[in-house]
Amino acid sequence: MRDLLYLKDDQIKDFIEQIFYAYRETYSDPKKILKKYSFGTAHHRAIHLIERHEGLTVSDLLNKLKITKQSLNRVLRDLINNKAILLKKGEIDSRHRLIFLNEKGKKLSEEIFLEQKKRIYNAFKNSDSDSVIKFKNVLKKIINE
Amino acid sequence: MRDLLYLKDDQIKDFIEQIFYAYRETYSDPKKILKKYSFGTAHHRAIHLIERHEGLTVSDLLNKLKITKQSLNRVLRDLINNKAILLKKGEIDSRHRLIFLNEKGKKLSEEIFLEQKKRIYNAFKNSDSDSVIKFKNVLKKIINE
DNA sequence: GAGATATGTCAATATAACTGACCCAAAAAA
DNA sequence: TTTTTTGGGTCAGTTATATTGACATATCTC
Repeated sequence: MRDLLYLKDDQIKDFIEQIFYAYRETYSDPKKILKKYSFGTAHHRAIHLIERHEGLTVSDLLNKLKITKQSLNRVLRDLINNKAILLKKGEIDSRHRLIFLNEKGKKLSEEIFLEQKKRIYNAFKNSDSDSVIKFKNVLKKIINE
Repeated sequence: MRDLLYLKDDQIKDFIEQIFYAYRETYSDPKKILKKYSFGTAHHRAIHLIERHEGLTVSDLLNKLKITKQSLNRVLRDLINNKAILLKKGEIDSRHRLIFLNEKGKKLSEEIFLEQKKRIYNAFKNSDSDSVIKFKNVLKKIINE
């Protein structure tokens, strides 16, 4: 086990480097679209998570993004002012603010995704299904859940 | 082919999200160590690439990092002032500046790596070798080379 | 010698994050 | 019911990392 090639330091360093490239490229693709709306990658990440978890609370979003509430607030303010999202008071706990995309936000989210999708789709299309499944499993283990 | 689960939009969105988490976590781990040296993630990325490609030129590094030379210059200046790296004139082309880690830089690089390694090592240790190999192949296709 | 290339630098600006100090309203606990 | 905790918002200042644009210098290539 100990002398498996991919457990050697140099190999692990390559992986660390490639994770950086994969992230950078994946999140660079939709930057032109974001600029059209005067948004940046911070807005992109928020939009993405809101789309994936409609109605999540501000603190849900904070926990996923792992930034300060002051940082998040700037982003949410921009998105609200641009009418991309809206907040609703929680019914059970009215301190909560539940976050939703509105029409404009959904359209933006879709535009962003179409741009980002290409890279992943092409990679998967050229891989067999076993590879993709195993890619996912390892990725999960790296994230640790 | 077209209705493979992992080619569905929702699945691809999950992957996009997980690539973000994988990057963020992997590059968060060594932040305490970097702070000790008054460095940030920008310095970390430069150090990493210099260690992997000793003697690379400034423009080699620019091409890998894909930032402007003005941005890189700040980082390199910090690293030089802190005696983590040194530049040597190229012998063939004396316009080139070849970048090397010195003792302090090597020590820092090693410290950073030991911290970052844990996450990847644990993920791989708990995966079979076929999974890791396939993880690498898909990652390569995402990066596109 | 002319032009291209590699590098460095000055200055201003943008983006996204941070810390720290508060505030309010609503829920939960005492 | 009073007190404490929680969820959220905000003001102000700062830091980290990137950008654009202009220009300077040395060296290589033609």
